[in-house]
Amino acid sequence: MQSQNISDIIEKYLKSILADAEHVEIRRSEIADLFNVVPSQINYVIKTRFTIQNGYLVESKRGGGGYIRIEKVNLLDDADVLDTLIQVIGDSITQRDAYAVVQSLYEDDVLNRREAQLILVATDRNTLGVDDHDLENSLRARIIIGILNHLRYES
Amino acid sequence: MQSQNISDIIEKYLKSILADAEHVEIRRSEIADLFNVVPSQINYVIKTRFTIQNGYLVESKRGGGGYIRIEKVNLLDDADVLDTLIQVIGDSITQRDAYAVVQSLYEDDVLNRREAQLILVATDRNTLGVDDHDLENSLRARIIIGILNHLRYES
DNA sequence: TTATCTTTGACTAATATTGACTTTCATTAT
DNA sequence: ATAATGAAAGTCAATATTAGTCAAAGATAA
Repeated sequence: MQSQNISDIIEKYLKSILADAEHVEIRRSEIADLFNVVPSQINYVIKTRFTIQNGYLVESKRGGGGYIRIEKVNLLDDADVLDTLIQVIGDSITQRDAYAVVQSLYEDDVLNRREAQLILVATDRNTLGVDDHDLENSLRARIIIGILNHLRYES
Repeated sequence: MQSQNISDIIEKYLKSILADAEHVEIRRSEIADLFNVVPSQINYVIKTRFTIQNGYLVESKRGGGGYIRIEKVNLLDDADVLDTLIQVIGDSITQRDAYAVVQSLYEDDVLNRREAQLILVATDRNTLGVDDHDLENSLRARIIIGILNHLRYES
């Protein structure tokens, strides 16, 4: 029933490969052909679903023998990951990116499911309910950063 | 069995599906077509009949392959206690009163220490960082109410 | 009558898809 | 070496495809 759009399907395909392997290396046009989409759609999928907030590193090369390589990274190997995340968030973050950040923290066992849900609810667009978009995104950033700082202090 | 307006019929239709399934996932325009109403009527039905107070969670996505998903959730025993708190909070709450609310939830074992801390951080004056006091208090109210509503059911 | 609930549709917002154009890189030709 | 060529990937804006909001108009109930 779900995943009726091709971007989701391509996302799942790539993630299914990453479930068994350290990284995935593709030729953009091949994947585009495989799913019958235009090549730039692969960029769209990567840009919206394989961000650093999601815990993925992407590198690529153009020209003959070019490729796109996606790697799943463990954000929390480093002691100062929280700092890194705080930097990435900056003073503004969209709901989508916030979801990715919280999801990553959950996957890396920094937060349990309940805590992750609480944070998502607290920073949800509808919860905050402000019409000014910039304000909404900056509030969300402050809340998440506040919590990250608290987690660091705690541990 | 009185007044069978279309909203009631759509409500029954969706609930009949939910009687056999964990959730329903619809395409708004399809349901609208099926019952010969404008699409926004589906929003009206959902907003008036599938609220969290009634034990329904709604999530949706726009764009290609978009959907509306309605899930029936299990309301917990604490639900009415939380309802009362929600009523009391209304649309504005000071940091001091918020502290009292969270404290009592902690004492009643609705929240553990860590969760309570998270909520206090998220609603702290300095975290929110808005000059306008009324805005600050109403944001705090929305965040806490959002969380209380979330605590009313189990995922 | 008056208040509340329902229906409608114009407008808005979010997300996805597409394609024209650009940039980068390796290889081949001069 | 250097230039020309072709084979990749990248960018961006236009368009398409959904769902959301809101307020006015209409219907129903108190």
